[in-house]
Amino acid sequence: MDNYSIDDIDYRILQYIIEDSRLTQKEIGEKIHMTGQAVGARIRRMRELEIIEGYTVRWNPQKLGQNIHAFITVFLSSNKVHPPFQKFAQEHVNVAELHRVSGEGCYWMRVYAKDQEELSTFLDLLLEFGNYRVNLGMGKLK
Amino acid sequence: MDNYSIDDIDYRILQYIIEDSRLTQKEIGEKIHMTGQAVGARIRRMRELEIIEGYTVRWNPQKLGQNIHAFITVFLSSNKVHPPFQKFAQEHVNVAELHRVSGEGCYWMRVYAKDQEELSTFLDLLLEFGNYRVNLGMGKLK
DNA sequence: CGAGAATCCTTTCCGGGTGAAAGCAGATCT
DNA sequence: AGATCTGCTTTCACCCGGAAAGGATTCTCG
Repeated sequence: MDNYSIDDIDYRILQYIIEDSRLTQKEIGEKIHMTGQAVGARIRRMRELEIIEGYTVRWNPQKLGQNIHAFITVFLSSNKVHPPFQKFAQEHVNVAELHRVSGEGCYWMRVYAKDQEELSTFLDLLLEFGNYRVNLGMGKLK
Repeated sequence: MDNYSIDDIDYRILQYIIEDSRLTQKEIGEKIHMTGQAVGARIRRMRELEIIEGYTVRWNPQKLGQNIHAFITVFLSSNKVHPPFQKFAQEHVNVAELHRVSGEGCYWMRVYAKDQEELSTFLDLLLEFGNYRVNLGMGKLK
């Protein structure tokens, strides 16, 4: 693979910025005994290698009225519906994350919705493509 | 709930920083016709309301040698094992995310592992607490 | 209605973080 | 040994972020 080029120092820096990407390079540098500039150069390199893909925030869906957090496994009914399903899921605002997973015609996705009704509406649309199994998130532990 | 205090401008700002949290306040301000300082004040407020929980980074597990991405649903065998299971999952490095989900004794978790062997070792430990269903991620689509 | 308060914006200003450039030290190769 | 490469430190200029002050608009209550 192409994971040859990261060393232990890079890895420690990455842990710090996964935890809090607004730590300054200088602060990280103090933890690992380096100047901020050296840390900055390593971070830049990890971005170029696409180990770091981008910067984002952790946000709270509930505080935005997204009270439903559903983990859905989808079983497509035929091979023909893969393309339209992918398009559907990628464009639908309720779908926060989508993966191809092992198993016949299987996808996994994370869905946020305002309430049960919005989820129902979504599931109705989903039925066009195949069956599904839903698990509702009841609390994040990690 | 307590989602009364976010307006449409806040929401747009949030979309921008979810997409890229390193956009400057000034850049965001230009998009929505505001000064950077005003944007900064709104972001600060969203942090105080804990709508924004923290800053982090999107990273690529594969480039770090984490070639296995598993979605695991866990069915605990008895009520007694909830506490030890939670402790186990929270402390185990392979577990990247953990949620309580609907259903009897159910949890959902995201697990990264270097290879099949590391996953097997993990699953062996998991068996101590109950049964599980594993789906392996084959490609992220969204 | 009108005065005061509250809210939220803009302007101004300072501290300091970021990234570029240059210089240096240690490792590697011939 | 000499050349080269890599990765660190130092220095420096730019500009971002946050605080403070001032102004416009809306809200509140006598």
